[in-house]
Amino acid sequence: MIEQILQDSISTSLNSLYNINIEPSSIVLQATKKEFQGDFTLVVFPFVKQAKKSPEQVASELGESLKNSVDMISDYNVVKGFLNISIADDYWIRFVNHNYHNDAFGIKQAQPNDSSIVVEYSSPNTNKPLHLGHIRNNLLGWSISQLLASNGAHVKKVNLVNDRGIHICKSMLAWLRYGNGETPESSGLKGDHLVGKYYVVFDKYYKEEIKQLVSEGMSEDDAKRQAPLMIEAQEMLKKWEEGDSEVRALWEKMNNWVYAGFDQTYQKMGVGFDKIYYESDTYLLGKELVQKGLDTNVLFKKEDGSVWCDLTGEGLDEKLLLRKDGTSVYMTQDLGTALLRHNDFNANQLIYVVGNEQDYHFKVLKLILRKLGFDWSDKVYHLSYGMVELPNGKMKSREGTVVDADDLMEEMVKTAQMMCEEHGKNTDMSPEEKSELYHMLALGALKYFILKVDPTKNMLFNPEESIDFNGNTGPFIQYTHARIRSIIKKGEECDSVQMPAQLNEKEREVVKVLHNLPGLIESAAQNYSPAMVANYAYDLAKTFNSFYQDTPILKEADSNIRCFRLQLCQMVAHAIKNSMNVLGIKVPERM
RNA sequence: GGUUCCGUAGCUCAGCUGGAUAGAGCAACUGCCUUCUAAGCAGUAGGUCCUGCGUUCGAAUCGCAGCGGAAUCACCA
Repeated sequence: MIEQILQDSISTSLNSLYNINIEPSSIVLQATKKEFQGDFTLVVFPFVKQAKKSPEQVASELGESLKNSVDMISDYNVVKGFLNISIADDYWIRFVNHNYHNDAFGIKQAQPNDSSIVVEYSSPNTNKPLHLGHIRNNLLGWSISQLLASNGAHVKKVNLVNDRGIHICKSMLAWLRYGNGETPESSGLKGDHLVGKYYVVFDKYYKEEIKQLVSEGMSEDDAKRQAPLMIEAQEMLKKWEEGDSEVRALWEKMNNWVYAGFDQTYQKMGVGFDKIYYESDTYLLGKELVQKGLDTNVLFKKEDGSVWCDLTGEGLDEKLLLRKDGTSVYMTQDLGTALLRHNDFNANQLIYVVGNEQDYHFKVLKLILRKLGFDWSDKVYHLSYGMVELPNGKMKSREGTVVDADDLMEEMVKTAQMMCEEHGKNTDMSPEEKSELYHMLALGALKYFILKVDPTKNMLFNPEESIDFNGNTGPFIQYTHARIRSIIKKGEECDSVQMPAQLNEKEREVVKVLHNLPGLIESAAQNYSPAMVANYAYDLAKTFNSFYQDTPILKEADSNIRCFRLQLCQMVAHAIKNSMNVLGIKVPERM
C-alpha cells in the first residue's frame, strides 16, 4: 500500500535530514483536504523542534527528499506546516486495473491461524415478541459478526435464549386461566405474539388484584407479593424447577410457539446463529464455580448462608452469587455460561452484544472471573450499545409504547412498495421480483438507519425518517448500486486494454475513496463500529454520483477511457456491495 | 448520593489515534431530465462544537471543574 511506502520514506528522510528517529508505522498521514492540492498530507509541526528549522523549511526539505526517493510521488506543495503530497495518476489507474475484477475487494478472508471470536447477541426472553430494542441488538450483533469476519476472523454467532423464569410462568398461567385453549393456528396469531398477549393479560388481572387488596387496606408492597396470581405463578415456577411433567409440557408447548415466531422474525430480519443456548440447560451452571470460589476463599458466606463476592477493593459493592436458599442468580448463571462458552469454542475473544444498561453487570462479571482465577477473563468483551428512544420518549411495554419488530418491518415493506409504485420504474418485474425488491429496500432503509449511528450512543428512532429514501439512507446507496449495475450490463467486457494516462478530478476522487476501503474495514473492526462502514458506503455512493453526473461512461468515445471508467464502476459496485453486506443489507441489480 | 456514558446547525447524525476555513442528510430556498436510472446532481442559507479554566506551536477531540440529560448501583433476568 502506498501509505506504508510513504511512511517508510518519511522515516528515512527524517533520519537522514535531521537525525530524527521515528517508527514508520507511527507516522500519521491524513487525506488532503479538498481545498488543497494533493492526496496525502503530513503535518510537520511535531518535527520542527528537533529539526531546528521553520515548519515551511522542514516541509519543503522533506517534500524534496520524498519526491526524489519515491517515484509514485508526482508532486508536492507546502502550506504552512502542512506537506501535501500528490500521487501519480499512474498509481491510481493501476490500482483500479488490478482490483476491479476482485468481487471480494476490501474483505479479508480468515486464514486457519487467524483469531476466533464468539459473538453473543439477541438473547430474547420467550414471554413476548421482539421489539425495536431487540432490532438494534440483532442488527448490531449480525453486523459486528460480519465486520469481524470481513476483517479476517473466524466468527461464531451464538444466542442465549432466556426460556425459563417467572416471566414465562406468567404467560403460561394467564393462558391456562383465560386462554380457552387458544393456539397460533386457532387465533391466526404468530406464536410469540400469542404468548405475549397472555403476558399482558396476566399483568392486567394482576394489577386488578393488587388494586383490590390495597382497597382492603393492604400496603402496596404486600399486595404485590400476596396477590393470588403472583403466588400461583411462583408455585408454577417451583413446579417447573421440580420437573413437574404437566408444567413442563405446557412450557415446552408455549415456548415452541414462540420459537416458531422468532424464527420468522429472524428470517425476515436476515439474521441467524451458529449455535443456540437455552437458559433452561445452563441456569444451574455456575454453582460449581461458586463452590470453588468458596474453597479458595475468593468468595465468602454470610451468616444466613448466602454467598457473596467482595468487590469493595475494586471500588464496587459486594455482589450476591447464591441466595440463602442456595439458588443461583443472574450473575451466577453468567459465570457458568461464560465458562461453558470458553470451553465450547476456546475462542480468542468472547463478545457480548448487550445494552449499556448492563455495563455494571459485565464489569462485575469480568472481575469475578478474574478473581476466580480464569486468565481468559480479559477475553470477555461487553459490546455495549445505547438505547433506542422514540420521538415521544422511551419505549415502555407497560404503557404500550413499544414498537413491535414484526409490525415495523411489515409497515416498512408497505411503504417501500408505495414508493416504488410512485416512481413507476420496474413495472415489468414479476410479482416475486417486486416483493423481493420491496423487502430489500425496506430492510435496507431500516438497517441503515439504525446502523449508521455510533453503537455506543443512544439513538432516536423516528419512524418517518427511517423510511426515507433520499439523502443519507440505505435506499440511496442501493439506488447507486442499481444504477452502476445497469451501466455495467450495457457496457462491453474490457479486460486488457491500454489504460489512460491520466485521470480527471472526479475519477481521482472516486479511486481515492475506493482505496480507503481495506483500511476502513480494519479500523471499523477494531472499533466494533458498523457505523463507520455505513458512513463509508454513503461517502462512496455520494462521490460516485458526483462523478456519474458529469462524466460520460458509455458515451465516452475513447475506448480506453471508456474501459477504465467501466472498471471503475465495477469496483465501486463491489465496494458498495461488500460494505453493505457487512451491515447485512442486500443491494439490488435494478430498482 | 456513588459510578459510567452522553452534550456539535431548527431536527437526525459524521468528525478514528489533537492539525489547515467544523462536515453530511432532513426541513427551507434556487437551478439542472430530448443525453448512461432526477430515489440523482450543483448551489444558497443555517454554528457560543453546553460553560469555564488548563495542557499544547495548535483543542470539537486531551485534563480538571461546573451545568444539563441518560443508564446503573436488586436475594429480577
